Amino acid sequence: MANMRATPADDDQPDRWEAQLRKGALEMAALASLWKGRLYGLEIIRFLERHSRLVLAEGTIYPILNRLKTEGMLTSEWVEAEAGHPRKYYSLTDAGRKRLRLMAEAWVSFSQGLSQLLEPVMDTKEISQ
Amino acid sequence: MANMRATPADDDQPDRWEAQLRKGALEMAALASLWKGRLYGLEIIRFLERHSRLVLAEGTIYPILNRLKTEGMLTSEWVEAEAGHPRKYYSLTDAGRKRLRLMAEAWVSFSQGLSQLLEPVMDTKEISQ
DNA sequence: GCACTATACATTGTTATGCGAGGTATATGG
DNA sequence: CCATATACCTCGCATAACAATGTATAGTGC
Repeated sequence: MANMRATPADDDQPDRWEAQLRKGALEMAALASLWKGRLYGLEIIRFLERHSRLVLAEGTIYPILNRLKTEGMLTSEWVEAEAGHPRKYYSLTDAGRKRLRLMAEAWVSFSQGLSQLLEPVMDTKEISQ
Repeated sequence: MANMRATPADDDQPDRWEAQLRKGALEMAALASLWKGRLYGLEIIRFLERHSRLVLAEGTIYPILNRLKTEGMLTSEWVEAEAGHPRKYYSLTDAGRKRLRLMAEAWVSFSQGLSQLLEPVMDTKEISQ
């Protein structure tokens, strides 16, 4: 019983498009979370939640990590925890760091382009309200 | 392994993830392009190409416009051109303006979150290379 | 040693959507 | 009329996020 969106009329739920907004940036975010050192799956989710506004489901992060690993952007190693299930720690490879730098560059450029586009909108907001 | 991409080695095609990066921002961009006045379909594409870094296909923009129109975010009117095919001009409704302001806000917040995440990466870039 | 709980990794199916490819309508020029 | 240019529209495929669900490991209470 997940979605069940009734009210088609004045449906201004920000969630809908905000979710779309994030698409595609997740891969970059996952790489970025590993910049300072290795983390394991669930830890990455928590890291992103704290250091940005991204909230990923487990069903989201593991496919991303596998994808990135397949592409050689990161490596993984099993590490036994003091208690509970062993953890799979992910680390950036050199290729991963390189890629992340490129992505970061593109992100800045892309984000500046959009900001420029939104400038008139933001201006109006400050004035009119 | 459904990919069939040749050169698996140092394959750093920016296109692949850059395309993903943009996902979800297109709706906002389409609304933003109409902020200063009405435009028709192909004109929106050209506008975004010039005022940001977004390049949309026709098969992308028309579904978006129809979606936004269905949601009451914009209206359309046929206008005969001096020559050639008549044009369908799109204009923002009040709801569209309101939505765009909200989206712009969310965008800024989202983009700041990601920028924060990327700060260490960008720092390294300046220093090491 | 058996339930119960917590932690962690993994997969499957649904849904949304960008976009390439192809199609239609209107007008102009040779 | 046929080629070309402009403009709008639609179908289908591939991709990707994510909810739901399942499995493995280990600690706790009894």
